[in-house]
Amino acid sequence: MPRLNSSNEKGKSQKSLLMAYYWAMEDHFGFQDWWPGETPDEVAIGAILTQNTNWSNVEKAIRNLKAAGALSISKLASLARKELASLIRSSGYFNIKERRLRAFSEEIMQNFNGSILKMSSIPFNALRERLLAVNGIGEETADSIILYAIEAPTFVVDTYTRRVASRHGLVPKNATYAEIKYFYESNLEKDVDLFKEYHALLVAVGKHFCKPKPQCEHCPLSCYL
DNA sequence: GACCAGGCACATC
DNA sequence: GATGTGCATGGT
Repeated sequence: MPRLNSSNEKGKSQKSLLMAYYWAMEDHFGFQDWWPGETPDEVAIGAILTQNTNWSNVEKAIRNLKAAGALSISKLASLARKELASLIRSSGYFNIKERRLRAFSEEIMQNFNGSILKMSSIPFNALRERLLAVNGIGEETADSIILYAIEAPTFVVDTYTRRVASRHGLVPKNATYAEIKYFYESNLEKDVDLFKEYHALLVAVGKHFCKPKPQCEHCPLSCYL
C-alpha cells in the first residue's frame, strides 16, 4: 500500500520511534486502560455519539440512556424516534445521531441476532466493510467499534492521532485516513491491547497539549519535535 | 462571543 | 478527487 515507509531501514527506525513515543506518553500519563463502557453495546453506542463532540457531552447522553434502560442495541431499536433523540440531546447533532444509532442497531439486530460480538464470526475485511456500509459509520467509528467493542486489532485514526502524527512529521500533512492507519499498523506489533493503549495515549496527548493551538511546553513528546 | 470537541454524508465543481 | 456545507450541544 501507501507511499509511506518504503525502505526497510526507515521502517525499522520508525518502529523504534513509535515505541519511544509510546513509553514517553505512558511515563507521563500512566496506563490508560481505555474506552469508557461496560459492555460492547455501550462502547459502540458511545462511538457513534462521540462523533465530532466532546466526550463529557456524550457521558450525559449515556447516563440518560442507561436511566431509561435503553443502553443496549436491542432496546435502542424499540425506542420511538423522538424519545431516542431526546435522550441523546446533550451529545449534539441529536437528530442525525438518532438515525445513525437506529441504522446501526438494525444492522446488528437483523444480521447478527442482536449481538455485536457475533460480527467477529465473519472475516475482518468483510466485517469492516459491513460496518462502513451502515449509514453514519465512517472509518473512525468503524475502527473504534472493531477495536474497543469487538476487540479485533485495527488502529483508530482520530483527530488527535492525525494531529500528532502530522505535527511530528510522521505522515504528510495531507495524509489520508488509510495512510495514517497503515503507518501505525505497519510499525507496531499487531496487538489489540497495544493498539488500544496507543490510541488512548494519543488522545491524552491531544487533549492536554496537541490542540489546534499547540501547547507543547510540557508535552511528553515535545523533545521529538 | 468565539473556539473547540474522540465525524459523516451529501452536493457541487 | 477535492472542497464546502449542514448537523447542535456544552465547556472553556
